[in-house]
Amino acid sequence: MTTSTTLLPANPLSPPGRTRIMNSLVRLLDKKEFNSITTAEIARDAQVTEGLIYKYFSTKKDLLYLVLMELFQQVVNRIESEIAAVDGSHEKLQAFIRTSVASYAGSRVFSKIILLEVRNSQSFFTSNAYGLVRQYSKMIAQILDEGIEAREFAQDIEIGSLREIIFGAIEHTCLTCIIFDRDIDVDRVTGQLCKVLFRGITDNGWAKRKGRQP
Amino acid sequence: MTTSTTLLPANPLSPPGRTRIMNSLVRLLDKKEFNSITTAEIARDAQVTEGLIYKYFSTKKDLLYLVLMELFQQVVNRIESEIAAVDGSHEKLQAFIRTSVASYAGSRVFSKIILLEVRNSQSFFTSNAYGLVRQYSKMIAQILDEGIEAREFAQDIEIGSLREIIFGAIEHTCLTCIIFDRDIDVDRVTGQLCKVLFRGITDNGWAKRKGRQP
DNA sequence: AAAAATTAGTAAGTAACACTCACTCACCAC
DNA sequence: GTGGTGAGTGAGTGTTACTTACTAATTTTT
Repeated sequence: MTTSTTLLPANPLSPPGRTRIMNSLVRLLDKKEFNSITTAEIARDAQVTEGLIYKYFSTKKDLLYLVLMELFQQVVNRIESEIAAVDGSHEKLQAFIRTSVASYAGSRVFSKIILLEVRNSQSFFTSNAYGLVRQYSKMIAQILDEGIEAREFAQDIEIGSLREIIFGAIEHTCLTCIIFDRDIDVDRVTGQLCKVLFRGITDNGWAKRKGRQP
Repeated sequence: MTTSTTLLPANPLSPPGRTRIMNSLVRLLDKKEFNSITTAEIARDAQVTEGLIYKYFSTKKDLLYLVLMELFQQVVNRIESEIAAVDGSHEKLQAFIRTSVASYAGSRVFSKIILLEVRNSQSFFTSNAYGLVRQYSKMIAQILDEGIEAREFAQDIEIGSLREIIFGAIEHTCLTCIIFDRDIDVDRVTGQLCKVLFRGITDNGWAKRKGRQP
């Protein structure tokens, strides 16, 4: 279906057992839900004992958060460079959306973790991994800020609300594909989303008749 | 913060022990995450033995799904009557959004279950509870269909994509409030969302200069 | 009205789970 | 060779979701 499971980037500072544990969780997450993966299963796959998992990770969840961080860091880096490469707020917003959608499309495991597995725990929001979410969130806030400043975007829209709308639209679209194991068509999704966001859904003829949109 | 925990609607056909079990889960969900609630805890709160839980519910998750169904049914009924009460596709869509947001705002437990606790399990999507999600989903599909048919909404937007965008925007906005225990301002959220959806975010002056919007 | 079946609920389990702890072994410095 | 350190082991432990065999009361059947 989607791309074959990408392993985590190699890290020579991490002991071999630790690396194998993290990669095993990635492999297993591709097949099943986090809660139904047991520590025994991870240990078996990584060819270590269960005890070693707890040498490197304080809890099973902590292991999950650290895996997420590795994957998320790549995503954040990629988005940062993509939005730096274009000019104009509309273009930057489109680049942000396209790269986000492409990241979800490119890593099923990343998508599953961030969209499905971490939100229901309060502990996530105090973990280091959540720092990356805030970084990600700030990028779009800045795009919107500048767009309103430059009069590209309407003045009467709250940045906070808009950010939630955009994230929600991106995430929910990708989530549906992840859950039902459908491929994500990056161009189509990005196109539809930008169309709605930039122009709204009201038909132009109707708007003129009703005088709703000058 | 939000409204005090609403219990499930009384059901005289349900044995007292069964009713107490479901209400206990609702009470406990208001305070903590589903995964950290134990069956022993539920039984203690409901003043029954653990065994009785498994007389009425096949698994702990199954209990959760049945609680969700009771709450969701009320939501679906409410939305159905609200959108029937107005005319015009813009108005119906606005009513749909407002009532959805109000439902999330009105029941923290309902919001937590549907936005955080059930999505990560494949079993949810084969449960009866998911039938209500499909019913909910069909309501908006119909509004969009009719709106495009009536030329109130633009012709070049895919209903499937648009539905994901709208759901995502509603859910993500409410999710953030639920997670950070903030109140949901139904009017403000609805207003912002409809503004963006109906008109888009592009500033009118800029659109004219660029000729992007006739 | 006795017998049979159904319903509401109990009590004592069990396998599997996340997690702990005391330990070994190999390597390196001095 | 002694002491220290980091990688890894393996046999625990308390809890957890879930099971099973049972009772006691009410309702249904005959």
